[in-house]
Amino acid sequence: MTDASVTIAEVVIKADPRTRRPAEEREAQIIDAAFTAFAANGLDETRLEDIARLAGVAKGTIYLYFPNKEALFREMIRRTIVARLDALESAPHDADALADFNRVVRTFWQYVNEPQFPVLHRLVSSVLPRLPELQQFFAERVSLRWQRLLQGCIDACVREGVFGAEQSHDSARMLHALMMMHALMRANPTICTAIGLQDANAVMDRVLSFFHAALRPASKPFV
Amino acid sequence: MTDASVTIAEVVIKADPRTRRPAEEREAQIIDAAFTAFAANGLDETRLEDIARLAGVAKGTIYLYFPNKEALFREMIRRTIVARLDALESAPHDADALADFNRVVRTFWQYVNEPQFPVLHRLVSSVLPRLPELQQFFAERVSLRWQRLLQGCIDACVREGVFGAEQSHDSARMLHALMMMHALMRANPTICTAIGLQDANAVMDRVLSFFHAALRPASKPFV
DNA sequence: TTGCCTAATGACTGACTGGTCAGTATTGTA
DNA sequence: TACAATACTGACCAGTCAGTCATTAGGCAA
Repeated sequence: MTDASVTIAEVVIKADPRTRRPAEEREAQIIDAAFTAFAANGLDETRLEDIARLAGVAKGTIYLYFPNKEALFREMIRRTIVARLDALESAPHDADALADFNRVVRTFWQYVNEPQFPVLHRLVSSVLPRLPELQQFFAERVSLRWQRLLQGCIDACVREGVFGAEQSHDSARMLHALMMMHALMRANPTICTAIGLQDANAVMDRVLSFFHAALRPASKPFV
Repeated sequence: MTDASVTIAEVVIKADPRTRRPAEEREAQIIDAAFTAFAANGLDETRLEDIARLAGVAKGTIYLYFPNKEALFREMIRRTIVARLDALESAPHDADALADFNRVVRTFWQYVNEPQFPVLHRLVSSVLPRLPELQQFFAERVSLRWQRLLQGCIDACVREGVFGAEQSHDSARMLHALMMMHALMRANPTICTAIGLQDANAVMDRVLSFFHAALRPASKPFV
């Protein structure tokens, strides 16, 4: 196999390697380096040597914090996802149903448009047959969680008559699918040049506009 | 690293290995075996030994037909996609705009619901950073091609007044995203239990129903 | 039947890398 | 300052596997 590994921007941690650090700080260093390296080359094509160099530690040090490469990978995925989600969880609920819906939609859109998301998505889906428990985690913490959240807001809107009831049973999954795919398209301009080049807000507007059209009550014509 | 390779159903080609075959037949044997093996274990975790055994040839034989593992992978992806698409291309156009739209939608749905599709999708996306030209091929031959095809039918429906014009500019991409995601969900029941267990036609109906709701002309209420 | 051609084979090689561990440097403590 | 505890290092080992090539044997022409 030829060497086709993608060269990663080498931001080697410069701190004196021999200096002791708190365990958490070292772990975070390694996790960050692992994200960068795995993102560039995937699980199998990433050498532990590379991660070590990026983290500014020796290879052996990694084994003081993680039992093996696969465990490091799993932990990197888990923490990166959790960190992203936690960062978004703060905004308070809104009493107005439509405003609350908009808040959740915006938050989800922000989540899937962070640069980490498409990387995580690709990494997770590429190792699904090997790490099914990771898929489980991803499904629970991301897909299903957001779908439930969206469904709740949509139901509230239906109760208030903002959305028509005809399509509401499937609508959360539809909106979820639309936003996810559009975010992935934006991250992969090759797949869809039309979307890849556009501003995130503009894309969001078009998705939402389509969604509102589908859920507009039968009586009210779409404006 | 522990051995976490997925065991693949071993349907070893039984023909006398020493018997000479036409070059094309041998190539096809190897491509088929490669699909099975790569589908089960991905590019890196698949051993050329495994492919050779599945194909009923020796490892060295593979190198008579393909220069290296990566080239075999690329060629396997390319041929499998082309074969699927060619098989679907036969149905004739329909004069009625809505009927033609339905034909194209059904064909695309059939394509993404064949068992090969999610496998190809996963394999391609997992090696994107390494094989960008493969992404290009996938985008051209699959994503953009279908989106253009769908857009054409939708435009015709708009001209005939079957669909309202308000959402039509983005609608092909929306429908494409919805069908693709739903097909992938069906293939990955963990991600979405609600869809994973359902009949393909039932899922298609729900997606189409949502799509029609979004595109219903403002004057006609949704039924 | 003989003998050539070459498809096919599979043992072998050499590079690579995940994981180990004996040794070293640093820090805290008495 | 001496010592203990331990974070850290990196050379090393053992296993793996892509790719090679000397050898084997099937097919075919004469």
